[in-house]
Amino acid sequence: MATRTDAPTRREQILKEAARLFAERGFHGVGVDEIGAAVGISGPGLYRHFAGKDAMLAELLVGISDSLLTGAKRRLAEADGVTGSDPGPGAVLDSLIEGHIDFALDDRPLITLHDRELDRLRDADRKLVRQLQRQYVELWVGVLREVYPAVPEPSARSAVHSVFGLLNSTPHLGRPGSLPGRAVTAALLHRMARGAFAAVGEG
Amino acid sequence: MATRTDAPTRREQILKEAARLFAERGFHGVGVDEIGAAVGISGPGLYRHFAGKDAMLAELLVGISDSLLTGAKRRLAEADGVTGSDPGPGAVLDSLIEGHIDFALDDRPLITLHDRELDRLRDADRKLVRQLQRQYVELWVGVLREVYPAVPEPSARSAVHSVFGLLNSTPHLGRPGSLPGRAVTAALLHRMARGAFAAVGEG
DNA sequence: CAGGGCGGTTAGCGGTCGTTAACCTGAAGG
DNA sequence: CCTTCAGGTTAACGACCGCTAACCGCCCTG
Repeated sequence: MATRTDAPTRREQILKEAARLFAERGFHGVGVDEIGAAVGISGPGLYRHFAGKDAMLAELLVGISDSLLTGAKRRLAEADGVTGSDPGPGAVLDSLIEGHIDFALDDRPLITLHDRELDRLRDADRKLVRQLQRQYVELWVGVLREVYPAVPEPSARSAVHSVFGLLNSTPHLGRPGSLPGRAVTAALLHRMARGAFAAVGEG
Repeated sequence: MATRTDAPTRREQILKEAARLFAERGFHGVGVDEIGAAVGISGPGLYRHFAGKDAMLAELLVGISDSLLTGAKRRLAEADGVTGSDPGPGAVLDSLIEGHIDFALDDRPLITLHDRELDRLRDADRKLVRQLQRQYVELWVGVLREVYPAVPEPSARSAVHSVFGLLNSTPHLGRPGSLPGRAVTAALLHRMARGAFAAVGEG
């Protein structure tokens, strides 16, 4: 449970650069030599750390999905855990939105990969990722229907997917420097997400 | 201005299948033999219709961007053109949203390609596509700021990009059959888009 | 100080890919 | 009836890619 704030291990360097390159040019558009060059070693040296190119993508996608789900579960538990002072479902929804926005703003390449290169995985890995993604969606759907009980489940699920589309649009918002500031962007996205959900709930 | 309701020409068949395959497996993940097989000819026969694989992608992406922009301009002109009975900026915004939703629901592969494979284009084509996309965005921004004049331009632009993310999420909403019906989905997306914009405007 | 293994290197193999070359066929036109 | 040509075919080439093989040096440890 330590290892953070340490210098990044070589595996982590590789994963980070691979994520960036995959997001920029697509999984098939990046050669192993380029990934190696991005971390200062060249080509086949990567195979001391990963079984192959596929394994890097698999670890990235499983990691993203797992991290999103774990974070959401934690936020849900924190909300339910505070005995006595129930924050209300609206606050839980806000917390989920906030967590997703943090992820979308801080790990743009991963967000990009997450819904783009899933089909390049081996069957077992793809099933795992899809299962994690589905759990994440269902968790949001549950919270959303606590806030807006009148919304039928299929609509809620569609709404959640659409809001993910909205929040995951950060890669299109220009380079990290051209934004009006991270906090401002986060607040804007948050309000839009709530507004989109509200429009569903008040139907 | 005829040619529609005719049998699709071979070029059109190829473009349609290529779009589907590119969207499913990525530009680099599809071989020319597969594209050929999808239209009943095999491999190099495609070169009787296109200069190369890149040319197919270019024609697809330019076509999408141009079609989106042209449709939006037409809707804007229709609104401004009705002398006397100005429909109001809100109705124009609704019309833009409706047009984009139609596109997202009817041409899912193209929507997918549109923000995914842009970097695979030659410089000249990429610049053209980006220019068309930019015009499309600015057109939306203008209309949005008529509806919500208090929204500063950078926020409006971010909001437009985010709503595109929302509307373009249709590929994630399950296969075309599993949806609650096209009209229902379209209405849901429309309300969410308006809700998201309203949340920005009422800030 | 011997040795072992971690983390690199370069060379090269097998397969695939985009593209070209050369050839063929069936239908239209004078 | 001969020609032309659009629209196919198969063969093959050169480039590239993922991956393995073989080798090597450095550091750690007994």
